[in-house]
Amino acid sequence: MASPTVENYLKALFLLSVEKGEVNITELSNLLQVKLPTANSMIKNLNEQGWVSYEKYKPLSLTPKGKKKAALIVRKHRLTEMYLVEKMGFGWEEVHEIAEQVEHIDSTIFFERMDELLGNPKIDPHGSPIPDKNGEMQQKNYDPLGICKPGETVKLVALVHSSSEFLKFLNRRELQLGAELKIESIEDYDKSMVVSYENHPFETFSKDVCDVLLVDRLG
Amino acid sequence: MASPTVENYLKALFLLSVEKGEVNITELSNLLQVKLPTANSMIKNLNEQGWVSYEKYKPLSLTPKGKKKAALIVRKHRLTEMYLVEKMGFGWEEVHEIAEQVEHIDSTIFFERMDELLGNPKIDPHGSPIPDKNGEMQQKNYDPLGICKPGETVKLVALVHSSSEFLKFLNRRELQLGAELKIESIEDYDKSMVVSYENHPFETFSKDVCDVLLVDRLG
DNA sequence: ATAATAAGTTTAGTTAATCTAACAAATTAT
DNA sequence: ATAATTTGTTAGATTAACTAAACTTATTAT
Repeated sequence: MASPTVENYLKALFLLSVEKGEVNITELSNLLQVKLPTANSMIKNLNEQGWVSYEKYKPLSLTPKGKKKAALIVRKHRLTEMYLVEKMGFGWEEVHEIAEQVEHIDSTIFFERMDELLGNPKIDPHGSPIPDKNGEMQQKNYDPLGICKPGETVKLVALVHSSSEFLKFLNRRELQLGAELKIESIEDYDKSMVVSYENHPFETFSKDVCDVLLVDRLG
Repeated sequence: MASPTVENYLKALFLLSVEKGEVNITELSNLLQVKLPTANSMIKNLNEQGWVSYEKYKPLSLTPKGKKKAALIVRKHRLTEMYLVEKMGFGWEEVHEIAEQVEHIDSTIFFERMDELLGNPKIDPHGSPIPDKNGEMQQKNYDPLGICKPGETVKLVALVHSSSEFLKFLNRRELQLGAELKIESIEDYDKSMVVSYENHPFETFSKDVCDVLLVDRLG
C-alpha cells in the first residue's frame, strides 16, 4: 500500500502530465509544496518502485502502472467531490479540501457505493472527467470561452482550474455549470467579453476569466 | 494538529479507560498492535504534550484536554458509522474499518453536516453513545442479557463490543438493535438462554453471547 | 522471603519524509 | 562563446514512528 505522501506525488504527476505532457521536478515540488531535493529523492524512490520512469536531468513520466494508480486516486477524489455536492449539500467551492483527505481512504466498497448512489457520474462538480474503474479517463477537448466570437451561444461545461477563490467569484455572479451564455461583444482593447445568461444580462468577464471557462459551442 | 498515530493512541486510551478505568501500557500496546517500547516512548511524548498524565511504572490516564480530544475523535468515528449505515446503506458489520480511516479527516463542516443530515443521533449503529460537540459522553448503564431472568421481556439496545464476526453472527439470526426478546428459559448447566423474538421463536444463545448483548428491561 | 514471571524502561538502530547547504548540469541571454 | 541563471543532484541532518535486545522494577507464587 502506497502512503498518502506517495499517492500525492503520483496524483500530482498525473495532473501535471495531463495539462502539460512533460513534467519536471521543480514544477512537481512547487505543486506539492516541498523543497526540490525532497521531490528529487522521492522521485528516485518512485522510479525504483516502478511508478515513474526517470533518468537524471531528464523530464519525468509515469509508468503505465503509475498512471493507472494515479488515475484511480483522481477517481476517488472526484467521486468524493461529486458526492459531497450532490448528497451532502456542499458548495462546489467547499469540496476540494475534504476530498483531498477522503481520496486516501483505502476501501473499495466505500467508493463503489458512492459511485452507485451517484449513478456512475462521468464528471465532477467542476466539469472534470472522473476516470473509470480501470483508470481510463477520456479527456474532452473543450474550447475556452476566450476563443469564441460575438453572437455565439455556448454552454459552460467545465473549468480549467477550480481554486476556491475563482469558484466564489463565479458564485457571486450566479454562474454555474450548464449555464447558456450569449456572447454580446468583445472589447478589442483588453479582450474582455460581455455575455448574457439566465438572470444576468450584460455581465463583463476579463480575458483571464474567459480563458478558464470551458464551453460547448452551440452556434 | 495531532497525527493520525497520536489520534489513535488517544482514542485507544479513551476506550480502555471507559471500560476499565485504569490503563497500563501493555494493554495499550496490544490494542494498537505495536511493541511495548513503541507505546512507552509515545506515552512519554503524549505526557510532554499534555495529553496524558504519567509517572514511571504507574498506570496512565488522559488529562482533561486529552480526554476531550479523544472524545471528539470517537465522535467522528461513531457519526461516520451511523452515516454509512443510514445514508449509504452499509451493514453494521462493514462500517468500522471505513470509520477507522474517516475519523482522522480534519474538517469541522464535514462532520457537522453528517450530524445534521442524521438529525443529531445520540448512538451509533451498535448502540454506543456518540459524544457531543464538547466531547461529553453520557455512558448508559445497560444490563447484559445474561443477568436477566426467565419470563422477562427486554429490548436489545447495545453491544459490549462490535467485532465483525459477532455482528455477522447476529445477522445470521436476524437479530437487530431494538428487537424485543422474551426470555423463555435458562439452561442451568451452561447458563445458555432460550429466547424468542420477531420471526425467531426459541433461539438459543450461549452465555458468552448473552454477556455481550445489552438490554433495556421492559418487565 | 525469595525465586519466577510480568510489566515497564532504556539504548541503539531502522525507515520514510522532510530540510539546508553545497555543488553540477543544462539552458538562456548577451 | 562565455557568463548568468535556472534546474537538478548529492551530502548530511532532523523528526516521527517503529523495532530488537538488554536491562530494571513490580507483582505473584511457592
